[in-house]
Amino acid sequence: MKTSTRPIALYSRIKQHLVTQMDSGKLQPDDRVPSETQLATMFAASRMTANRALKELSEENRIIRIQGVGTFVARPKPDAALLEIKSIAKEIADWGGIHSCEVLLLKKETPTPDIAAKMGLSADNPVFHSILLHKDRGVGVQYSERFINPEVAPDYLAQDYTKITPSDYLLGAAPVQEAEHVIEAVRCPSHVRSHLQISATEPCLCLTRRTWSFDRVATFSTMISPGSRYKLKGKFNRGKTNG
Amino acid sequence: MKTSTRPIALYSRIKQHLVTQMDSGKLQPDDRVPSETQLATMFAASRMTANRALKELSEENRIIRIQGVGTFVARPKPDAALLEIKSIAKEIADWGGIHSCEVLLLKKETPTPDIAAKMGLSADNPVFHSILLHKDRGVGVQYSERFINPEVAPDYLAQDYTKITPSDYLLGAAPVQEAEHVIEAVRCPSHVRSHLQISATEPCLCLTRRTWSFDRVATFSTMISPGSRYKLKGKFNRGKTNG
DNA sequence: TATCTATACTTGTATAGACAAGTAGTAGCC
DNA sequence: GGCTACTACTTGTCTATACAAGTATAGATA
Repeated sequence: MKTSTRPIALYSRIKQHLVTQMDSGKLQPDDRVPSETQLATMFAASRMTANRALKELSEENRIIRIQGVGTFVARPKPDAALLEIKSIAKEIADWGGIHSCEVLLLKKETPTPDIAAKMGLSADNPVFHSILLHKDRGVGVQYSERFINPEVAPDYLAQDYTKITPSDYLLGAAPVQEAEHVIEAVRCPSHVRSHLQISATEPCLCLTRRTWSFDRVATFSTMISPGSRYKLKGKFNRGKTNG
Repeated sequence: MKTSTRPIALYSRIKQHLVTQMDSGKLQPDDRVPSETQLATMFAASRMTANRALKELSEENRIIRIQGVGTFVARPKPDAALLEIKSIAKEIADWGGIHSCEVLLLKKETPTPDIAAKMGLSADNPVFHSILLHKDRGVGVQYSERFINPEVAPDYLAQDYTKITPSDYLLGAAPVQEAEHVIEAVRCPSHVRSHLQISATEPCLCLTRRTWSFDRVATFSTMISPGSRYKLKGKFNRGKTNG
C-alpha cells in the first residue's frame, strides 16, 4: 500500500481557501478576489504560487480574471457567450474525442420557420448555415450544425468564410448576449442522413443539444443507431480565440 | 477594433510544436516526449516554460506525465478507468454545473436481469445500489445511479459505505479494466420519479448515459420534461482522489 | 469642458535557481 | 543470487525577480 506523503501543496491550499470562502458565501459572485500580490502576502508565498492557484480556479470557471483590472468571483451562471463557446467545444471533446473535423457545407440559405423564429428573423431572411462533420478515430461520426445571422456574423465569416478552419468556426465565435440550451432526442433528419450516408430506412436516433442565442442557432448531435454502443474516446485539442 | 498585439507565447509555441508532431505521426502513442529540460534547451526557454506547456497538454489528455519516469504520448483511447471516472465527473460538470450532491440510497439489492447480465452476475447476487441526487443552482435536478459488485467493491465501500462522501464515490473509484458507454433516451423510471417528486402521469424524458465495466454499472441521467429548456450552468469543482 | 498624461495597480509571461519526491538502473556487498 | 546504497534522471513545487501589457484614475493641460 502506497500513500502519498507529500504535504498539500501551497497553491492548493490557496485554492481551497478561496473555494471555502466562495462556498460559504463570504465571497459573493462579482466580489473582488484578493490580487495575486495580496494572496502571496497572506500565505507567505511567491506571486507565482498565488498565480497558479488563481489560474486553476479560473480554468475551473470559479473566478474571472481580467488583465489590468483584477479577479472576481464568477457567477453561478457564467456568461452565456463563454458558455456557448466552451460547451460546444467541450461537448465535442468529451463525447466524441474528436481530433479533426471538416466543414461540409457553409452557405447562405433560408432558415426553417422554427429556426427563423428562434433567431428573430423572417423565414426569407437568409442565414449562414454550415454542417461540420467530425470524424473520430474510426469509431463513429458526429456532426454540428450552425445557423448564423449574416448581419451580426463574425468578421471572418463576412469577409471570406471559405478560409476559416473548423476550430476557428467552433471556438472563435462572435460575442453572444444570451443563450438557451435544449436537449432532445429526435430522428436523424434527412439532410444529415445524406451527409452521413445513412439510408432513410435505417433507424438512427439523433441525440441533440440545440443552442439558441440572439444571432445564431447551434446544434450538436450524436448519431446513435438503436442498440449500438457508442464508445467515448480521447480529447479535443483546445484552442484559443485570440490569434 | 481591438486586436491583440501580444506575440504567441513561448509555452504556446512549445505546445504547438508537440501537437504538430503528434498529429503528423512523428510522435506516436506511447512514445517518449522530450523532457522538460530537453524542451527548455530546444526552445531556449526556462524549465518552467516547458513545464507549463507539458502541464497543459497533460490536462488536455494529449500526453501522460509520470513523476520520476518521463512524459509520453497518450493513446487515442485513454485508459478506460481514467475515462470512466473523468467522463462522469465532466458530465456532471459540463451538463449540470453541479456544486453539491447527496447519496439518497446506498444498499445491497438484487439487480434487474438487465443489470445482472451486464455485470456478469446472477440475478440473485446482490449488488451495491446507490442513487446520488445532484442539485444544481435552482434550475434542474439530475441523478446518478450506480450498481457495484460487492466482491470487487472498493475498500471504503466494503468497510463502511455510509461514511463515504459523494465526491469520494464519484471520483475515488476502484480500477476498471474496460468500460462501454451507451447513450439513450428513455422514460423517467418510477423509482426516480418518486425521488425527484415527479408524478407518474407527468411526462418526463430521461436522457441517459450508461457505463458498463466488468464490475459495475453507472448511469448518469438528466431529467427533461417535454418542451422544457434545460439551461447549462457553472462548473464542477474538481477534486483529487489522493488525500 | 474635453483631452492628454503620468501613475498605480492589475494580470500575463518568462527566467534562473532550488529543493523535494519518485523511478530505474548500476555497482558493490553479503 | 539477493539485497542495499548510490547515482542519474525525471516531474512537482516554490521562490524571487523581471518585464510586458491592459485598466482605471487623478491630475495637468489645451
